[in-house]
Amino acid sequence: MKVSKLVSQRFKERPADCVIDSHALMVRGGYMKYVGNGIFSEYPILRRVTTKIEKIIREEMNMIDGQEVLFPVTMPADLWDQSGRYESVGSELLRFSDRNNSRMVLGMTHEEAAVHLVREYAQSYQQYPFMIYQIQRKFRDEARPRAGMIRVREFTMKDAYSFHTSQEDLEKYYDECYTAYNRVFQRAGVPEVVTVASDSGMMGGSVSHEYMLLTAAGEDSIVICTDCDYRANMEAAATTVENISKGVKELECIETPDCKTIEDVCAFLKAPVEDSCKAVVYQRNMDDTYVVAFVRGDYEVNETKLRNLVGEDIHPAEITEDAPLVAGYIGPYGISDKVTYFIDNSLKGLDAVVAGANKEGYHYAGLNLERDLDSVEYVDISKIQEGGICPCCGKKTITIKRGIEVGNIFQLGTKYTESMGMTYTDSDGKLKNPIMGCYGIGVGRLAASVCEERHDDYGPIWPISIAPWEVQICCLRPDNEEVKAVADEYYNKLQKAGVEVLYDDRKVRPGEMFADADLFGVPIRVTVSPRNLKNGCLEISTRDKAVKEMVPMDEAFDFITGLKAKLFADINEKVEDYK
RNA sequence: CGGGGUGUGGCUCAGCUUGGCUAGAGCGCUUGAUUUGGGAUCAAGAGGCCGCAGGUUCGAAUCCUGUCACCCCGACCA
Repeated sequence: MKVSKLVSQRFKERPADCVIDSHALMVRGGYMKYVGNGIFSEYPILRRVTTKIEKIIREEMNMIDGQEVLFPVTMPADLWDQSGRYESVGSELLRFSDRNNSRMVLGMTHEEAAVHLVREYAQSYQQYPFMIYQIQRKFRDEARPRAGMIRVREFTMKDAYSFHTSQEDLEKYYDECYTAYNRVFQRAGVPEVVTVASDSGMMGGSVSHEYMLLTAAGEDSIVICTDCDYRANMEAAATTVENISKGVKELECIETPDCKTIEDVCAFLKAPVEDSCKAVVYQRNMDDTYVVAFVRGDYEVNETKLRNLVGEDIHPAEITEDAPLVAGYIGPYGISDKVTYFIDNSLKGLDAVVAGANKEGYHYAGLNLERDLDSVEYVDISKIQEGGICPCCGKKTITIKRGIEVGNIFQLGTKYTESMGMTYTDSDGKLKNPIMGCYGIGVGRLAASVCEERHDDYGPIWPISIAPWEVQICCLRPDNEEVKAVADEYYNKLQKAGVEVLYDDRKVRPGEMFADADLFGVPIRVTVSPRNLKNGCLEISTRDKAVKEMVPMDEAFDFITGLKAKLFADINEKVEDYK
């Protein structure tokens, strides 16, 4: 490809609305163009990157006996009625009507379509297991798209669905898929992707993992143990807290005027925040009844855990005048029996805590939960903290990092096969529901995440396996016939040898050419210039600056192909570990 | 859905408070000349009914009302 004809517009200045670097660079570099809120087109440069990612995914899915299919983007609502999700899913599902006024939906995930496709086919246990997958556009009407391609409404996703006749078989395949995913990310040149245990959310099912690319721009908090292999999404990480006995005190009710926050109260009573009990109030979405979470003053509520415990959706409360709660003075002792409350593990073992007295202007000090309450049940509803106790090895080795979810795998169970009436006849002659697993990778998000993780001030630094091109030739003086002849020659020679080459043949000044080359992020750069030719050399460098050499002309071709092979080898070296 | 902000050539923005005549700058684009190893210089050009709709006024990018869109924080999220 010649740059002179490349459909791509590049900008010198950082676009105003870009918050994260990858977004800014991908807009500046002519990778993508904004169309509407959370909707983008891909220019050829980005399309080449995503095509390569898709190819890697395809190969790995085929390797674990996946069969590629294609589901429709639009589906009759009837199909989603069958699983019950037409009702249960929120406004992320785009619902609309066609010309006949039939209810339709835009596919945001394809469990329904997958079950529909194979429901009549797979009637005998002998046909199992099998896996089908597709790489296709999805639309999710996100409340708030952000960060360029990281969080969008329309995107390309690989989604796979496996069907099994036993939990053991699902687990076996799940492990294969787990490995295949590691291979995908390794091959895409981002070994920083780690797996974490996750909360299954609305997908249902029990076991699930997320693949997180660790990067500061990430949206999720990842809990990592520095001592053992424990890794989990903050949402799913179990919290344990050790409290040291400080001696029991007498319960006393103290006037605490204008102390509405736990910091106020503790400062007023000169008590450490670790010896206080904080109330965080929520309401059930269904009927607005109150749910109170009590956690140690210096801890925060993990809403996902609380939501799972409550068993239905909740939202932060607005405490009204007639509520059975006294805002700012809520405590577990003497709380109204009209509200549900939960006491977090972080309060276990505290001998004397400060807590609201459920009376305007008063707090208790010296509250001992086990002594003063009729009964206490401790549950896990708080967020684990930096330096916290690892749920796996028990050491205080927890560190928290940010990550972007680029893939996930779920053990779905029979949620969809049951609701949609998919059955097979087992060897014992009985009708059973197949057990499903599902597995997703966001293609565009992965591309953007790699850019976010691999860039400098001047542009992306693509791993060669997903780079838009492998080699870029910068012809500094195309008006010089000798220079142009050499550049042309290498362009043709390399292409014939199967190397993907981007050839900058434009009559622009070197500064602009190099700046653009940095934005293209092509891993190997060959600079042809009068200066280099005078020395009988080509300058060969890598985008990551690891290599920068003047190579004699007669060695240059081999040097380039050798460098390409080496860059691929560096990436693929560890892929074999995942088998 | 709550809070904050922004809409002016392809891009980045100024002008708006205090209304005034053909609406500006830089980048980019076109043509020519000089230049050529990290986004050049000079000259000449093209391109905008100032998000949209009303209103106030002799006169609106500027003031008022409404509306739409987008961005950021939060909520939500497979």
